[in-house]
Amino acid sequence: MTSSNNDPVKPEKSPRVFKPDTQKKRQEALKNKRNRIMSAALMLFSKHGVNGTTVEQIAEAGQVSKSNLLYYFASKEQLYIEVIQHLLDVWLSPLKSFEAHQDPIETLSDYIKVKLTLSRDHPAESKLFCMEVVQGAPLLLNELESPLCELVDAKVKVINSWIEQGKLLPVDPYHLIFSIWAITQHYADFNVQIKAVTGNDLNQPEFFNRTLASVKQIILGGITPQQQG
Amino acid sequence: MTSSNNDPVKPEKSPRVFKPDTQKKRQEALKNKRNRIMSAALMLFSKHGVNGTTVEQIAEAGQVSKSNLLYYFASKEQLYIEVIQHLLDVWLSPLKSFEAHQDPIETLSDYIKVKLTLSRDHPAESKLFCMEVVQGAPLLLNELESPLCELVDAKVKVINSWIEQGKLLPVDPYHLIFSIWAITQHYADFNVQIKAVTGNDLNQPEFFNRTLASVKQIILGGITPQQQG
DNA sequence: TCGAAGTTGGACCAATTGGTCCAATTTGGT
DNA sequence: ACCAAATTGGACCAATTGGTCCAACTTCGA
Repeated sequence: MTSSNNDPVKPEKSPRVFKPDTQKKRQEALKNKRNRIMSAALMLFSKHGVNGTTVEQIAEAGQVSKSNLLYYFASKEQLYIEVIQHLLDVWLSPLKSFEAHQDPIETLSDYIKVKLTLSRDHPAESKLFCMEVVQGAPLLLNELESPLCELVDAKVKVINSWIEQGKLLPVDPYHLIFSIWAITQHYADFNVQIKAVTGNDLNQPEFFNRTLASVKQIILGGITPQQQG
Repeated sequence: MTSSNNDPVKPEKSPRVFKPDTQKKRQEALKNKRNRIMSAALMLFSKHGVNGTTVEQIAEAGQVSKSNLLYYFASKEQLYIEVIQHLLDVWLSPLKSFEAHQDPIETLSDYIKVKLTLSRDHPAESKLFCMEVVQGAPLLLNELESPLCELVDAKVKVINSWIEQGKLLPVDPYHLIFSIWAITQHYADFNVQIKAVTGNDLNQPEFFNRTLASVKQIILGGITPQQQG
């Protein structure tokens, strides 16, 4: 109920009484430090895997001492769990922005752009997510499964309604979603390979735009109803 | 030049003189054992990462003693390298079968099928390849880069020639290839997620066929010239 | 200035693990 | 039967590493 014995002093609820705003500032600073550590951990985990990363490396990258890191996080595993949970927030957000009621091509087009932008701006998140799922996602899956299924099922219904209305050529909605995920995430996860082959990178604006256009064309070209002769 | 000192007794070239066919049989058995070990290593590496796998686990899965494993492979790293190198053979083969001169849609269609079949039958290879590339592929990249670039460039030219001949709608060949890779490999690498969402698996023939059809439709639909009214 | 929270470095511990070494045993071709 | 290769189990070692403990130091609000 209260704090279990293996919890270190939880920084966020200090028993001391402070003036409210001061306390707020203090918590803010602590939270920033936590974020810094988690950010460092994310980067290292995504690059070398969990087992390939030591707490000392994380501490160094986060610019804190190993002691201090273990003062914030009870254990490496706990840190990893928090990183993963934070990951989920980032990960599920774009799917939520997938709104119905609009023009399907425009909606899907926006979704592709959002996902590709995420691949560009949050490659570490994408990679860690990828590695987790590839390895069977023992941690992620429990947390991910039910919200993901609900979200996907909702979107599938939307896509099916578009098809029924003739706004979209018949296509399996699940595979359509998987294809969008696969391609957009590929540009983050396999960026090393893509760079090896093309010499380019999503951070180069021209390449980003060309990629976005190509992906849209490939994905949407096959499901866009012919809009005239 | 010859064998360096940290090589254990190389089983394949025994200095003893045997009758040729007997020697052959012997070598065969040894090779089988090597393959068994490498196969076990592949599976474990793809599931838990290199750092998450111990040599004892590999030995157990390969049904040999740890001592014996280290009699065949000088070190865990050496074993890993051999697994990766063997991986490359499997990995580059389908791209080589990508033949020109034929009908583009048929060719691409075949290629998609080959890749998806590979994802079904060799998921461990796909996953390990994925993890390697995601993590930066320090090992793979050197070996992969030049043959991959050559192969891709050759195929890009073929695709461009199809486009010039009007057999294919204009599309960036690189992104087309990436898209095919991304989607087909996704069904192996993210099979856990796909199973969580759909309840299905490429090993179920109906699902495999439905997936293949959907992927073909999505990928090829956008680049197939309109073949009449 | 006081004191608690925050922070650090370092000693230290225990578990894991890659790898060596070796003596003993089994296998299989001759 | 003979012998070398193959195989095993186990003792053993050294390095790594997650984590504890602690004494000292700093920060900062009251």
